[in-house]
Amino acid sequence: MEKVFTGIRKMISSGREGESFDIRGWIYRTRSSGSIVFAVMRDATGIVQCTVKKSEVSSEDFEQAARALIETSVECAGRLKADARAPGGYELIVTSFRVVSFAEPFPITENQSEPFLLDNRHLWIRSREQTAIMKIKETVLGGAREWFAENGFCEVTPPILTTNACEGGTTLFPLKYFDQNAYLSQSAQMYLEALTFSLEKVFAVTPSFRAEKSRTPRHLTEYWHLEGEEAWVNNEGNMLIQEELVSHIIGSVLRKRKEELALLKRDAEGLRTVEPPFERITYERALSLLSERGMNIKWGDDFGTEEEKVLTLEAVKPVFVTNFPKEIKAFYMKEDKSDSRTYSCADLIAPEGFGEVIGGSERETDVRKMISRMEEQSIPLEPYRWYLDLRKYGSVPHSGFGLGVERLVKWVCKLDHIRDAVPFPRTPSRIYP
RNA sequence: GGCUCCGUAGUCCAACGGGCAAGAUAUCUGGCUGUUAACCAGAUGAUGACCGUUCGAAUCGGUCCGGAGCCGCCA
Repeated sequence: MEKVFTGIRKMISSGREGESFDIRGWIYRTRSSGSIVFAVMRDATGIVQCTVKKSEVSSEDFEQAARALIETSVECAGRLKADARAPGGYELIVTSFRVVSFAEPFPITENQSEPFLLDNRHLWIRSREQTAIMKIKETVLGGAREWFAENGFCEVTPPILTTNACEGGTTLFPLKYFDQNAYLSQSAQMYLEALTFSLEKVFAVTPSFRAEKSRTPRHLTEYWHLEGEEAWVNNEGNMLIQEELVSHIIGSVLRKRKEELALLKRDAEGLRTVEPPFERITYERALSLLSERGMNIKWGDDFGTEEEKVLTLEAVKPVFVTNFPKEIKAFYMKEDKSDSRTYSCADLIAPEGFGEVIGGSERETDVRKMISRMEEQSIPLEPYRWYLDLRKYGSVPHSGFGLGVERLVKWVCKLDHIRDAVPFPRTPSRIYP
């Protein structure tokens, strides 16, 4: 008969003292003392101390347990026993200890530098912290998909290989596409716009690439982009969607990932207040708030890290900043009806200094306005011919936004650096492992 | 793109107004029947590369390579 293995968490929460269990996993910590070996075992669900006594197992099993280093993979059997001395309150008194594969000395030990850990990222991701972050990220993505599904959005699959040199061609990764020049996508927005003309409300989760040499705690060269696009929705409706979506995601994490948040020492109190509506302030109002606080910033300047930090100093929820001056935003945005110096757009800034998480706007529908802006900024029309076409065949008001998944995870987990929000971070100086 | 800093055992670090490269941890050996990232004793193991200054360079200077932090750009 096939052996049935029990997950460690399930075994412990069963509380069935005296019962025999088979578990399998990896050695997380090990200590030995002559004729007793304590091997703390880890699997995908939890950890438990396995106590291997010389008197309880065969001499061969004992010798293997004594020899096994951290990260050795093991299948073992034993009786569950409550013991205050064991971490977690329970231990397994081992009756059989079978090594699946011995581990060489594990390079990751107590005192480690960031560069070394990043060089060994393929091993570092086994840590409990990294595992907790990945579980939370899974819930962020799952929560988003759940909300989109409940609200009539259709998930679509835009291309990653493109020829559009979006705004600022210098930030794209170029590649050879047979005999043509192509790029890795920086945003699926334009393709999503094309899809709204049939599906009306769409979203996509795709990798996005930025070839900027940005060395900051909130930039990756490859990141996951969650983008939504909605027909018949103006900028205000766009913000309603964003605040509901973000609140739903946070709610899912608070509901399903209490243990992981606790393991990361993330105080969840601030997250609990995240419910619609989020505060909305115009760029102009933000300018005067900043100058009241002694910051020297004038119309047409974009907000930097420091400005975003100051703007959300007292906020507990994310804040929308609307109506940015046209000169600092993209050509495809729609001019604001009440303030023609600005676009109908909004950036969502996370509190506690975590910075911009979403950029969104209502899109321009007037093809002539769009073309004249492109000419002013010397953006070539030819690559965008198909995009301009969208305005010629029954254009409708529409809006959309892009959310940086890792930026959201960074805020939710209160991480120091965005690279921990992704298992294998790509930054200007790292593409290995 | 701009500014700043750092490369010493597998790893984390000390020594740097030039003179025997110290410690911690990991690993190995021995000891220990209840450890809590166990403890005790011993062992193995290192100055990023090249050039220069000097009687003598981890230490001073130059070039290169690698990495980190801050700002800009953004999600």
